[in-house]
Amino acid sequence: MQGQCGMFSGMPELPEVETVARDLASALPGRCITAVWLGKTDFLADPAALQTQLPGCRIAAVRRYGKFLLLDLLPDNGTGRPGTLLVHLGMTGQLVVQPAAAVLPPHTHVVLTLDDGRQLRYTDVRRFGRIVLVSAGELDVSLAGLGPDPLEIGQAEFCARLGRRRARIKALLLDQRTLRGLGNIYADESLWRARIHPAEPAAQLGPARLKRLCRAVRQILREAIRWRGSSIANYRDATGAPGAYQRRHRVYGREGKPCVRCRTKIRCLVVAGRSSYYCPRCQRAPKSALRPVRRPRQIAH
DNA sequence: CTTACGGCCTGGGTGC
DNA sequence: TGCACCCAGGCCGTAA
Repeated sequence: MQGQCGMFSGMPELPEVETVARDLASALPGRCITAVWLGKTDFLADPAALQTQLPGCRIAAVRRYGKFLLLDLLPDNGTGRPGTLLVHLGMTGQLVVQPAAAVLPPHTHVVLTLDDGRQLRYTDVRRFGRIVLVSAGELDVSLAGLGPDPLEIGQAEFCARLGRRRARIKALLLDQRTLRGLGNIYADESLWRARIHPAEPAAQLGPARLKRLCRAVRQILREAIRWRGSSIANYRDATGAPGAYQRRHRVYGREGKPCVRCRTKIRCLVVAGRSSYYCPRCQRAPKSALRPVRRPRQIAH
């Protein structure tokens, strides 16, 4: 099972989406959408709705919710309905503001022309992203089920949500129902900082290590936001520029390289179906964590 | 109910 | 030069 990790690419997670949201929040509010152009539409829930309902809408605000970008829209001339454009960048999605005259990059599938001569463009090689227009009343339903934002909760709630779970800690960090916004990169970086093995059951951590993990998650996310996210392959901010946090990764994508704390070679193993990079010395695994979970057999009588 | 896992979507990069 | 395969994250179905 070990060393079986293949290519790593890295997707937009909380820090990347936060960076894009901040960029868009300084560029879009007040702008009106004047035209919509669509390329491939198989990743759109309702292409016709975008085509008919977006023109005439004014962008009121841009927010991040977990890994989602939320563009709040207000009708500008009576033809549009108040709502929110929900954008998930998937693995390779990019949302960039460009002058309308700029060359359209390949794999651009949604172009919203704005009333200032610029365009908001969605480019996505894999089309694993999603764009959905929801009415004001539907927004809560669309976002229901996502856990709290790790930057908005304290240690108490963090421990309460994780402390009694038997699943592996890495699986829980990746589960958007537990916490919203973490992905593979920042889960691994957080576990390394907190010196916790990715395959350890959460319930086994205890309060002290859970608090350490909570603190690590917050520190890692804040640091990554400060460096404008990680660009490994596709991620770009809303101006088209890459982030810089990939240069500060301590474990992610560093298999075989020395741990910056203890010089032990970083290893990779599959946990929760994802490549998980960790230091085998700093992040010791209890033997129980590496064996497949078994249940007591039913005794026939 | 909780957890684990396999499959599906797509296509660039990799390795043969 | 070609080409089969791997893998990413979210989601869903299934099994224990």
